[in-house]
Amino acid sequence: MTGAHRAGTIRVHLKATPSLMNIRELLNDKVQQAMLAAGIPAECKALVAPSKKAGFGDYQANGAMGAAKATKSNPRELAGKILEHLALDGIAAKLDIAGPGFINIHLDPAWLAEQLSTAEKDPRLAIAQASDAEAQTVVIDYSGPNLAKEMHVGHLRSTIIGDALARLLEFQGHNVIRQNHVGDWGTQFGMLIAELEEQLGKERDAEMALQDLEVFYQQAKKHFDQDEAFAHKARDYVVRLQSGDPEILKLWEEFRTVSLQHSKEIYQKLNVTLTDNDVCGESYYNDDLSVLVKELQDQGLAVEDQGAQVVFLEELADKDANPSPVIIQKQGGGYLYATTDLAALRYRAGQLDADRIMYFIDARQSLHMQQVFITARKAGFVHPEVSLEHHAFGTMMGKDGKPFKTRTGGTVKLAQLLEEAVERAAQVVLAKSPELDPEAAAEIARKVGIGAVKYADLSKTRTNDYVFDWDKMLSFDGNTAPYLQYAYTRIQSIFRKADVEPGSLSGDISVAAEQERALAIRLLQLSEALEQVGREAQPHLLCTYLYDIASLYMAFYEHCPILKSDVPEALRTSRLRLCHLVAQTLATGLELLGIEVMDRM
RNA sequence: GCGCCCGUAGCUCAGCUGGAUAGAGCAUCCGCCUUCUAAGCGGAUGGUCGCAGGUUCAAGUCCUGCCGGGCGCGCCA
Repeated sequence: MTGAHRAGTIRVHLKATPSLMNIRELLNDKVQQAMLAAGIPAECKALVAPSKKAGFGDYQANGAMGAAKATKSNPRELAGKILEHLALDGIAAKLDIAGPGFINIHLDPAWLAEQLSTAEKDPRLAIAQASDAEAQTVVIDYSGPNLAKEMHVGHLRSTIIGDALARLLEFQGHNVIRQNHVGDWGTQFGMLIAELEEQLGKERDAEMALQDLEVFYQQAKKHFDQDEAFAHKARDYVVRLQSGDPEILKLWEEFRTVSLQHSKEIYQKLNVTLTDNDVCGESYYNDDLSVLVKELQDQGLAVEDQGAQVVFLEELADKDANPSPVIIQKQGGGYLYATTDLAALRYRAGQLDADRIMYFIDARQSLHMQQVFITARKAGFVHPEVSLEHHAFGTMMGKDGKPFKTRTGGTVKLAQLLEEAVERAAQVVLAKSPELDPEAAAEIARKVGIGAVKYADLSKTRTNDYVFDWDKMLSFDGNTAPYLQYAYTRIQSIFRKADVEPGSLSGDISVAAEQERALAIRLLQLSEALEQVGREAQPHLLCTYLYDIASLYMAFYEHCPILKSDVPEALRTSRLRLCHLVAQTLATGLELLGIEVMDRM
């Protein structure tokens, strides 16, 4: 596939119609034009950014200082010249020069109101959708549990962060292909299949035998370690599995099906969009591995070293120029995960025709990912313009600062963790709202509990380790899911009380009060936030954005009465429309994070 | 030894292509419910941004060197 749309489109870049264009981009273009008109060289950037302080306008252009340096002129005078050419009629109410040469842009309330009105009427909140030419095919590799064992907390981050990006890029109009690269192959399956066979002989079906994968795995391991005959059979089964023995394949298939069902249940509980169709595990590439190794050998990339097939990468050499080795075939012929990952990468770039391939995998695998990326590029498995991205994340820690474990030091099962989340949420919900009927309370607890776990993870910088803390994520104070969900329910409550259908209002929106203005500007920055998250794969930026919206809404709620008797009709309508836009923004943003909202809590 | 990541308020964390007086939440203290859900809002206290140099009109942000912590580095995934 060599379509014209692909050339040079490594980064996500969304253009929109002028009315939907994000404010920053709009202002940046205008200032850039003014700079050109003022005779400033094109390489000097406008550098428009949201102002950090209330007193400095809504947006600020910082380009004058750099331009003054480049043209050897006085920055404040140059800023003045830029202003002379700056055409922001109807957009900005006031422009001024501050400090060494900052241009502060104060947006026109009427213009803001118009933008809000457009967004409020639009189910997509005026967020542009990529055109056919702009849309990328994005392959996202996430979750990837080992089917030999039960899903545990180690899979949580990959699963929910990857899913958030999948949802978001899809919303932006890209063609997202989810890839759940499950561990469904390898030597351990010989042992597991042998164990399964024995247990099936005892009048149990596979589902029953595999009810608890963890227990089953331990049984198999124990059996393997203590029974020489069994161990021998297990090794034999590995060989027969590899060579496609139908009997063994059937057992393997049974095991795989039951284990996948376990994962599926977790995904449903977690509200993660992965389905059976997205599963494309290690076994899928099995037949391609020998082919791949042969190709690398033919290209001279793979060479024999101590009986193994190794690719040496001078790109990752140490100081003494010793290249970094990547083993793609063991002595004895076995393949490794580097081999499988290379095959998967080639498939994604070639067969799936990806423009962009994103991996959400633990930071500890950074070197491995680099090796795979470099090898694949050298071998020509991926076009140079395809973006290969490893979006690493840190480890989940307990409150003690050590990796998150059970009290006894064991691995925390995801199923148990989620159960506990819902239980804890239920306690809080019942304490706060005892009037709710049990069924409604249970549903709220589910959304709050699961949302809290996901949000706690998503709201932290991806690359850092993060501390898992029940009390913090469920505390309902600060940057948490419940706080955002509560803001949403407050709005629903207002519409119930007003007996008005949200979205049905047609009067004008006005932006007058200080709290309205602050809220308005932030609301109009949704597209800026989404674009950055899509580009950098940093969902915490969307969380910060939503938290800002919720906080600003709470302040608005406290200071700007809506349904009080002394509020004029027009103002009431305006504020209700603002409420509706906030609700839509929160619901949409949370939806992209895979978190649900509710009408009351 | 080499490589990657991290070090910001007592704690948990933000800080976007370098920009103006480094921000939230928790905790502590002080206010606000007969009035749209107080799971809330307003205010106060609290930081030589690990240390030392350097680049720049401008450094938490970029470069170098240290100190401290985590992780990874040929036949597991």
